Amino acid sequence: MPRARLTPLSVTEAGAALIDEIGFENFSMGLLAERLGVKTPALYKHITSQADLVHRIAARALAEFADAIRDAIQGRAGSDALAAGAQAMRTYVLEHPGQYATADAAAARPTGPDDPIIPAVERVVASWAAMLRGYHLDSSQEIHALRMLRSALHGFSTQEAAGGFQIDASIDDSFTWMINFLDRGLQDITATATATTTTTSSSAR
Amino acid sequence: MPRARLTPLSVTEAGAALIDEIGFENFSMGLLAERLGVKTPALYKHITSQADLVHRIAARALAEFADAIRDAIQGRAGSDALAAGAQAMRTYVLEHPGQYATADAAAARPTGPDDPIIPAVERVVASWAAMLRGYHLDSSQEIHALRMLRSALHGFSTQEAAGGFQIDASIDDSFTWMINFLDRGLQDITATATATTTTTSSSAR
DNA sequence: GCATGAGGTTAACGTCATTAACCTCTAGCA
DNA sequence: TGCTAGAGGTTAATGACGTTAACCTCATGC
Repeated sequence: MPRARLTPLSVTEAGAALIDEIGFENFSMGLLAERLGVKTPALYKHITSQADLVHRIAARALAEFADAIRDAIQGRAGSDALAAGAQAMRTYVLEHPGQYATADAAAARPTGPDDPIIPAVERVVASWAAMLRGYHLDSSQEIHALRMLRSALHGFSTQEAAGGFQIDASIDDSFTWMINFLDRGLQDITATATATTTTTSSSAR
Repeated sequence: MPRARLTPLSVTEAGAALIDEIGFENFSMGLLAERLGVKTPALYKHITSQADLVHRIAARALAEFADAIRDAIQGRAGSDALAAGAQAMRTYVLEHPGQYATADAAAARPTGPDDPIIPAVERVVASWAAMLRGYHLDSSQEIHALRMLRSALHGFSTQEAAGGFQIDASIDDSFTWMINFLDRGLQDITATATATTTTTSSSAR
């Protein structure tokens, strides 16, 4: 009987795939072991606990997610960047619902200051922030715009993945509608701000 | 030793309170039984399973949530209604994070056509729809606006409750900023739509 | 070749949810 | 008033988990 040659990485990857297939709440060590053709305790030679495994899956997912957003925004600006980044996020969540849920749950509570989850989250935020820079918002508004964006995109993707939208209207249409809405609103802020600035005086800072 | 005089309702209510305190993922039959001064199996005289209990908690939560939104919007219109409804939702989620999570998880999958969760969800949607009516949107846009609103509010509340926002900027400010943003955008849609209609001709539908 | 340890296995334990078997108040009726 | 049935508890037992301990066995480096 040949050895399975498992490694922490291969276990994590198999876990990530499985969690996407069966969902975060149905995931179990037994199922993963079975999937890998091994008995449950064998997994503990490569990871220290289920919590550890889930955390690794989350870190991996978050890194991939950050890459996807970065790549989508790369080379685009303004409305284009927003649309591409948003679509990339939605696609990721739809294709990896289990991993996204895992990442979402883990992102809120890093295990320590050297948790790889932290830089991954920062990369995601940095991408959104870079994208927003194309709208030339007042720096005091940036954080609010960022939070709104995350809220809207997270909320939409999450509800769509959970089947929370009824099917009587196109979800694709709703998504692009929302993105257009956000885009127009962001442009308006800039427009009115510059208008005001131009009209009154010019104190950028 | 006096009897505990439990009922399905009292068990559900105690469960709802407990799930808010310790969180959805930490909830267990044993803890609830202990809280009620009873052994675990006693609970099964009043509910059929943990899934049943969770479902009851979700239904109860969703009904309360629907009431809160309705009451907040009641008697207000336009921006006021939006702000009040949104604030009511955020408050509910912050005060009942466990129940909201439970409701959210259950809302996607009703157990049958007579599931009390269904009318409760409909009531929530109806409230938001009523609120949106104040913006006189084109009927084809209503569903998109509704989904956007749910996404943004759900995403924001959920992330705030999970501690997903850093503390370096006021979350309150971000929330009202977001609401203002949404309000302005919705007003603009109406404005441009009527402007177009007035300018060109008057062909509604 | 051979020993040693990485990487499996089986066995056993504690915690859950759940069910079965049993007990005991208490309400309702003769 | 006293009896009885069943509502509403209890303890004990079962099976699915996660996890750990004890053990076994390749396969690799000397």
